[in-house]
Amino acid sequence: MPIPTIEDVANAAGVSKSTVSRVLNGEYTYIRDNTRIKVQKAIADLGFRPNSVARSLTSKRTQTIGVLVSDVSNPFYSDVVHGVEDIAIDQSYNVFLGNINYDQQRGMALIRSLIDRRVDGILIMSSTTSDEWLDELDRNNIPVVVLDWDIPITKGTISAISVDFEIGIHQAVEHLLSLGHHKFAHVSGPQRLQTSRDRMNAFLGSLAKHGIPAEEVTVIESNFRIDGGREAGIQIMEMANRPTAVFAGNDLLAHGILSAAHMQGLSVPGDLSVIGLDDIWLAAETDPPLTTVALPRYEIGALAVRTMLELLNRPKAEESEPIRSTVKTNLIIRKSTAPPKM
Amino acid sequence: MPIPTIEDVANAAGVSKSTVSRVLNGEYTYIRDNTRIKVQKAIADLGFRPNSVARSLTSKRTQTIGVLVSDVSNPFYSDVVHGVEDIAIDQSYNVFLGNINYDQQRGMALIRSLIDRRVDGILIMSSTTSDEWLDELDRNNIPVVVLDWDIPITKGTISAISVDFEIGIHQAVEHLLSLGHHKFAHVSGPQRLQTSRDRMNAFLGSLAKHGIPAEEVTVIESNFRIDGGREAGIQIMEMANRPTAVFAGNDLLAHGILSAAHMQGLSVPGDLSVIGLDDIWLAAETDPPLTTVALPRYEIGALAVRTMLELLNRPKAEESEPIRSTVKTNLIIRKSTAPPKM
DNA sequence: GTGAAAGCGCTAACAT
DNA sequence: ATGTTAGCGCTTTCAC
Repeated sequence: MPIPTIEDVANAAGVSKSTVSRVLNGEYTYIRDNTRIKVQKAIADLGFRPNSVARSLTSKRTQTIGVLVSDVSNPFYSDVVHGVEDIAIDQSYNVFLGNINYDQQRGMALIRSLIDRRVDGILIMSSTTSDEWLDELDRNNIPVVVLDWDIPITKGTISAISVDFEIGIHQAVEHLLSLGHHKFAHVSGPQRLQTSRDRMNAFLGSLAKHGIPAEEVTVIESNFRIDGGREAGIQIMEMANRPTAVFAGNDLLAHGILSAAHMQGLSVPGDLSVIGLDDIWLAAETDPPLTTVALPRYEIGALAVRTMLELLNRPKAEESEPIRSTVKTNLIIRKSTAPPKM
Repeated sequence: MPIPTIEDVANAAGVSKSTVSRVLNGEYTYIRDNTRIKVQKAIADLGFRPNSVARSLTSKRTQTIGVLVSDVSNPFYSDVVHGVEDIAIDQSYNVFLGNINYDQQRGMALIRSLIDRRVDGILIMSSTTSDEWLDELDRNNIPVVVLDWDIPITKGTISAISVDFEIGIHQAVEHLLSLGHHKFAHVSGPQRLQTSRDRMNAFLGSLAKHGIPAEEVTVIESNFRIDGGREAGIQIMEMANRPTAVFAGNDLLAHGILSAAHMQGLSVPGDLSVIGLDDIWLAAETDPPLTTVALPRYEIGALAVRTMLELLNRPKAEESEPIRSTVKTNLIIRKSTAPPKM
């Protein structure tokens, strides 16, 4: 037997399609209990489920949002996507996933195909954005939320989620200070990345507020990878008057530093305190488990969807006023930090 | 100005909608070059793009596939999803992503909503499947490809991708043997998981083929995590007549063993050779970098889509004959294996 | 080769 | 409170 349509339900219940449609959509102008029940029974009997495609064609809404990420294989983005999907489903939206794969053209193609599919909105959770993308989206009147990474937002109507690194890094500094440290190092990611500079500046800025000038802090530029952390760690440990605490730009660097310390026969946190940033799963598994500034990846995705839903649900009047919000970072204290040896 | 429709194009080109539709779809019954060009010009002038929703309503195809995974945050699945998305886009399909979150009910809800959206097919890339899901899919005539994990497939018409662990593990055994090892250990994941048993059996089976009976192999059951590997590693290194080579059920366990060796002052691969399984990114970053049996996660996703497309494109005649295929594992030799000390 | 007309399954005025 | 009538933007016979 063919899949039942709204018409079949109407016939079975002895009412019109409109009436069925109304009970389907929980219409305000209320239906007599009696007929509502008839209709519901017919729906149940036939196992009727409305065809979303047809529904979208008339209603102009697809209950669908597109999520563009640089690359789902990157654990950062996969956590973001997880947050997106959870909240979306919860609000009965479905999500189209697109990997930009760090390719501007592919991003454009993806955006076009999502527009053709009439997604209600698009989330661009990527390390880079392109003005062309935003133009295309704007031209088609698609609401968009971007991850405010190192993105120069030139358009006025773009909503964004941004990350407050300062708050968590500030906690890290206070933690270290309260432990009694006063000689610090920072191992940063590539300085050409805005996020590397943000993390470094937050660290140096916070120390400065506590009377420790940037010049007194050893800064080593590295590559955000374990091997880079290992090298930087060795450098630090070979210093004449070496720092007692080091803040790494991410957890991989921190892990590399831990590994370097093992190699050099230094103990963490006994001889050296180490703090990372991200709170990737590995952070809890290292030896010792890493004290780190957690970056709320899942939350970023969740908030992005919530922002989108707000955008989608608000009255025309307030349209075009972008929503901007911020997620906080916070320090997670594990075992890689302790008071310095005297 | 409103978004142009096929009718606008028809008017602009002075032809009928049917004709426009034909050039849009590259119809066989060919159009006069002249009119085709007129139409194409009108399309370009208006910047017309066909509305996929409308198109799907009539054509009964959405050019969309749904991918259900246990959890995208799990690096295994995010790689699979990456493979899925790449191939899908390449074939101009879009993909709906759904996280089952290890929740049978949620899976059912997802499947229902994907059916309502008339996806052309569904990929279930999850550690578990439910007969109810498959029933629902079957009832709605939706083609499905499952990841043949530890899934008891009771239905006859399900296509599946499976993983050949034996081939890669066999290579690992031969590698170890050729290096001169003859005393082995295996650290396995939880034995209640089919995949743990598969990996162990492949290892023991391969050794047996080479004349080394299972009884001579030390097997420790653990938990697929770094800490589990650390504990198991310590156990192994404290053994009186300790093995010279250990095969770990996954890379995390192997990493833990490496870490245990460091702690015990043993050198890898000097004192102990270690082989992992998975080839997660961490495997290349450990110290030493890990020799491991690579599990082709991306390939699994890619193959799943290809299988689906084959299912979707074949003539009705051959319908209901499931396609089953296999991806191979293979050994990647890095620095954690070497000849045993005499 | 091309056009006219019907219809996909639903929603949304507009009546009643 | 419920039914009637138009579409939504395409594809697809069936004519010519």
